[in-house]
Amino acid sequence: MHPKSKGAFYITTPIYYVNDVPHIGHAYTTIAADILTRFKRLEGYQAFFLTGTDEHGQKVEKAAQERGIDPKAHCDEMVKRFESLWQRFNISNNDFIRTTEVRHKKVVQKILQDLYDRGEIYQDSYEGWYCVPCERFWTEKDLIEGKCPDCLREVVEISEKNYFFRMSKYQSWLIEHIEKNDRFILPSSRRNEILGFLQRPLEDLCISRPKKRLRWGIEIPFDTDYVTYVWFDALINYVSGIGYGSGENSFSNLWPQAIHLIGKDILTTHTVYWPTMLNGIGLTPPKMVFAHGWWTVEGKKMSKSLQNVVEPNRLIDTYGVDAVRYFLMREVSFGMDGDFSHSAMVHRINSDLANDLGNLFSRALSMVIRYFDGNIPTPSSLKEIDQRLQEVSVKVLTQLPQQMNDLSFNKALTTLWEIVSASNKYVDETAPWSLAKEEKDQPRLSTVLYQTLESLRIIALLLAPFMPSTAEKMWSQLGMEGSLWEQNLEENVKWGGLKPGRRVAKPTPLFPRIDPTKIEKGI
RNA sequence: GGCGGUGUAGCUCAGUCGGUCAGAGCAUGCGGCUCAUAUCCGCAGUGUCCGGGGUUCAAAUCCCUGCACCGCCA
Repeated sequence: MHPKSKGAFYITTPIYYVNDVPHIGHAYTTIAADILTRFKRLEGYQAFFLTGTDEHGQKVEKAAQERGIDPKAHCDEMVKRFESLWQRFNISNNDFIRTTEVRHKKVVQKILQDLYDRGEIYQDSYEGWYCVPCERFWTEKDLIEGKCPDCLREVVEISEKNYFFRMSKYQSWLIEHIEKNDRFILPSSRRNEILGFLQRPLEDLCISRPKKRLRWGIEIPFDTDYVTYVWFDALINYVSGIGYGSGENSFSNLWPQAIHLIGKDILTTHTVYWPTMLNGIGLTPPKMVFAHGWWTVEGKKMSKSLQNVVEPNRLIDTYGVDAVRYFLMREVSFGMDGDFSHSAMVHRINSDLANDLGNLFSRALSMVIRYFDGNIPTPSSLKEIDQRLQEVSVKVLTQLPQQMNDLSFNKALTTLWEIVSASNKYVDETAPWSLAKEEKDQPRLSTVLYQTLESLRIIALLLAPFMPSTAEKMWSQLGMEGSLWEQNLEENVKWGGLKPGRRVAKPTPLFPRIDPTKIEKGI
């Protein structure tokens, strides 16, 4: 733990289904989690970030079968697509959990056995209709014209013995928990939805699948004819991934601070199944479950049939990692649906990144090189206008932490950009190019450029969670020593951290402007 | 069908407790600067706050109602 740690933080993404092709939605959740984690670390928290893959279930079994290989071998291959994408996106996860790992299976089985021993799991027969592609049971009245209400494909009638978790008995406890904790489910519209859902009787949860139907899963420890239902298996990653049951302190430190970031499509599993499961094994629910929205593409829903699935690797190739990270966080407020379009992307890059931030950086460094031979000047006495610039940073710093706690990433970026705008305006109003013409104005010129560079240093620090490599680049070109990541927001954001006398680098454009017409053709 | 939500500038949206709340950004137009990636800065707009009714000294805000759209559940 960091010597000055303010405490623990535990941030997760869902574990992604290994058969999926990674798309913008996966990237979105993971980038958001990364940004929150990096921000918390800069604030001095010990923040642990877990992501991973969900590898069991019928679709994986079937895909492996079709390829004529072992399911595990299939997974080993598929999981690389996620791992390499996260590497490209500069994702700073502390661990990566796979549900096929021994450490995970052991925890799932331990939990199953524990619940079974205490009568929380019982056997019963189940009759219903089963949709093979969706791997879901439906009751008679769920069906739409005799077909799966989800995918409208044929269902088969099945009657079989299965194991059930007594989820229903936790219903009133769960309602009370949600009502007492208004930040447990966010945004609040999702909280309302779940409270509405819970007004109807909650049923027990079927947590087994007979091996005759599905072999690729975690074997039920007390009945080897069955494997575990994939959701029951998958949700447990959040505790198996930080050593539940190992007796280590890290688990008990981290778990109470858990924040799950999820897409709105998996709200029920995370806010109904999962908390009741946790209660069943004597653990508290996660501190927060935040459901974000979905991305449409050029106004249309993403789908394979429309062939408009946005491939994150291709986005990185076209726009660069940090620009994509920025766009996804800046364009829509977390929790709302958003639309991805190339014109919006190019627009954000050109106006926010190239014109506002990049150009500010460029003009500031250029003047230091031109007027001071690249040496950071020593400021002299401050005028009111210089003070006002400082005050903007102070104000931003008081607002950012709260906005980040609320996962209002777009607000945080808007707030941060107030320093960018104020700095551009400051340069304009102080007109250093005019000061440079008169020898007597040298002290004033020194102050003005120092103030501008110092604003940029603070911008770099606060921007780091969002755009890590851009921030590092700014940091080193500003002549700062040491790693940006060893900074602490409380101490190092204070005005005056920039060292006079150190040399700045010749600026290279942080974000080259993009010709919109080229993108239209190229994509 | 039940529950919840949304409707504000050309676009995307912010508007907390009813009282400088008619706002921001982008887009558009005009002007200024020349350090900078043709970038930056300033100024200027345009509004049936979805329609109708009500409460109030006062409503974008609260209540009723109609319409449209969205989400969850069925």
